[in-house]
Amino acid sequence: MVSALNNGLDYRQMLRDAGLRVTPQRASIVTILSETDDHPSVEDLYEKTRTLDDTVSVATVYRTMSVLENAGLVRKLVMDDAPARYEMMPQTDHDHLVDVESGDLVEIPGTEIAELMGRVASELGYHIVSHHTVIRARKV
Amino acid sequence: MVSALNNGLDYRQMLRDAGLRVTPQRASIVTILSETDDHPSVEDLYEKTRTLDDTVSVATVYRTMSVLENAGLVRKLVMDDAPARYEMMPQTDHDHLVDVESGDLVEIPGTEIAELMGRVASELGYHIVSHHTVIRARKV
DNA sequence: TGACAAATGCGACTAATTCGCATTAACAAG
DNA sequence: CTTGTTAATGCGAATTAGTCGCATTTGTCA
Repeated sequence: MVSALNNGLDYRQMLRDAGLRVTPQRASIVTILSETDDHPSVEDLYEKTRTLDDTVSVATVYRTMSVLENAGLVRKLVMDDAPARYEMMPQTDHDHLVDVESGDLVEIPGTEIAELMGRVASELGYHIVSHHTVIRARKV
Repeated sequence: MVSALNNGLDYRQMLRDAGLRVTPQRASIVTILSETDDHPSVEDLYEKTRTLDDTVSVATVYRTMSVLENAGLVRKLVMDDAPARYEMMPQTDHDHLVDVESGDLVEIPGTEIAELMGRVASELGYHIVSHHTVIRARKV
């Protein structure tokens, strides 16, 4: 899922390009987040990152996610009734659906939804900064 | 904005129809929520309701919102970084947009977004239980 | 009217996230 | 390299939205 080129060095470069200081903690956190296929919470990230670098603290994971979100490198998924989850900003845009039975988070491929929102928002004289969509659904 | 018929008695009936006990607290809370044009948080509701009935507690406002949401009478709007807000379940469906400058919550009329989501979800073998969309946007 | 389940107020509690502060370390300039 | 500046870190305390336990009250329905 992750290209062989996306190793630690690339993430370091990615941080630098965004004008962020490259600390070992940030590099570890980003590495873990990039290697993960699901959408981890801060707690998930914290635990996995500790296996790689036991100097990171939860506070730093929170701060790093916040910083990366502002830099547009990471997307935060706000859940209805559970801690937020994160993903690397996807190249292929998509939305998310929560399976109410299992709690699974399913990706909805395609950009239709975002496009429609953009269109509709511009009709009201706005342009979208970000959108937070939670679709709760059940298998048919 | 609120029809003259929607007085306290109607709300009492609405609760009864939903199979819920009609307590004075619930009647007061629903009255306040119905008379409000904006989208109040629990804190807002609590304060306004106290002016009408000083026996209500915050806990009851939380519990009432939860009960009414499950009954499909109220819609909860989950915010990114602020307490949840509520509205009476609208007869004319719409989504919401938060002006990131002012914090204002703007209603987006129309059902296009919900329809698209339903279509897209069914392609994945799901049917939507509920969806909350909050678009964060900036005036052009 | 009485019985019983459900709802309430209160305050204690939980869980997610943020913050203050002293310390450390990244980076740019020399 | 060294160094000065400034941002980032760890820690634990603080904050905040929301929930819970429990004793008491109160709708509802027979």
